Amino acid sequence: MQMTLKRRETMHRLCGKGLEIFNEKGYYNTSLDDILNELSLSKGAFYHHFKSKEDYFINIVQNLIVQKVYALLVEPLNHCEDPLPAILESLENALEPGKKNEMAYGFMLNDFLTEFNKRNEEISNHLKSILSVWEVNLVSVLKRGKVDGHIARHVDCEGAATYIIASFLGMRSLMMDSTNGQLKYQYIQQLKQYFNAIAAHKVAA
Amino acid sequence: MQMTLKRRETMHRLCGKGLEIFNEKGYYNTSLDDILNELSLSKGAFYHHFKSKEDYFINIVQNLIVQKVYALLVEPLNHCEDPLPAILESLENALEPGKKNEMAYGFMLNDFLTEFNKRNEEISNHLKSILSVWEVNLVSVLKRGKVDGHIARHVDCEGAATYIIASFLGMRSLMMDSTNGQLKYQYIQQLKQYFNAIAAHKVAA
DNA sequence: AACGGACCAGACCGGTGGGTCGGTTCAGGG
DNA sequence: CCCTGAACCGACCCACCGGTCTGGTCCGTT
Repeated sequence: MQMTLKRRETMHRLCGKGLEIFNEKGYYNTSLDDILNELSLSKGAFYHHFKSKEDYFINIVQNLIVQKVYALLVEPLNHCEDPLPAILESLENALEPGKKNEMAYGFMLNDFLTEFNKRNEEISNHLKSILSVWEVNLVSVLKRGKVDGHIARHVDCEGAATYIIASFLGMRSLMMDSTNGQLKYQYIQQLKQYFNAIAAHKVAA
Repeated sequence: MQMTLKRRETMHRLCGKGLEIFNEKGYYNTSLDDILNELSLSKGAFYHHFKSKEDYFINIVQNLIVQKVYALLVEPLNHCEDPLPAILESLENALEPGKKNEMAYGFMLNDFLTEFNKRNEEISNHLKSILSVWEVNLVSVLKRGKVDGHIARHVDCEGAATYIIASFLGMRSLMMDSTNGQLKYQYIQQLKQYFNAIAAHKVAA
């Protein structure tokens, strides 16, 4: 049963390197040879494991991107008392530029979403479903915060979640090139202002 | 001297239709023939007027996109007393889906920015400079609002401008397919919350 | 040893799309 | 009326890339 091991190992290498390069240069701007050359693999190897470039990328999305988004943006919210600081921290974390060899996984969502929009509906739907998971979770956490008295009762949780996601995605377009730490700082600061507006004001007394 | 007229007219037709289709399908996903067929023009005609596809698009950016962004997002802010409602209105306006044949010009910024990022630096820079103009103007208007007592003194105008732009750009990724008027409404509502947080609280004596 | 199948190498194919080039039309000036 | 040059046509070139196909290698089984 070591066949399966070899297979999984090669597929894993392909997916990892694929995500790395797709994230760098974009999906349509990356040829299979770009990836295969880096791994010293051939077309034959690739098509032995994946039925198409599209199938390949969907594999990457569902195995790697989903996990990273979940780990960075969803999971950290489930074990906290006050949701607002937790959300803030998760966003700040996700916007952190990749350290060393690691990528900034949170970043790539916006890029891929716009790249596949109106170009490949299937992949687009996969990506949107990831966003959807995040959104649902945000809404649920916000509602819990409302019950627990951390968020003002008048707040529209769905709207707030949408707004948070939008601002996060938009930061990607702004932070694309320059590793401008300033931008991230500004973003976090303003987000705090917004959070302050929707937080339950501790009625002193 | 009607030659020049003819030339300008053809170039104008090319640019208009080009922006329309590029906006629909993306730059790299649109072939020159896609555009030329619609206008019943030939490759020869195209390359008589433009030296490359890139040159063509830069022409579009600097002639059409700049104007529209300016008209929608910059100019409306210069003749108002209270900046916050004016900004809100301009954003709401820019997010309005294209009526009939008209496009939603505000939309396309995020798409083009991410499409050209790390793929064509020159075009990318042109687009970023448009963003920059908008940002500078936002900052200036916000600062004026601070002086005029509409915005709280503690507000970081640069940060606020960045934040507004980011949230606006991000909305594009969310509103891509479904003409979901709900999203726009949610966005505007939450933006009001944020604006409320940075507005100067009229100290009820 | 022999067989079979998983794994892989790389030449090849076919469509696509940016860009070229020789030729054609037509308006205007001498 | 011819000639020049701008505007335009469309066949062609070529690089690129996703996908196919033939054949080879390695490993486990019998």
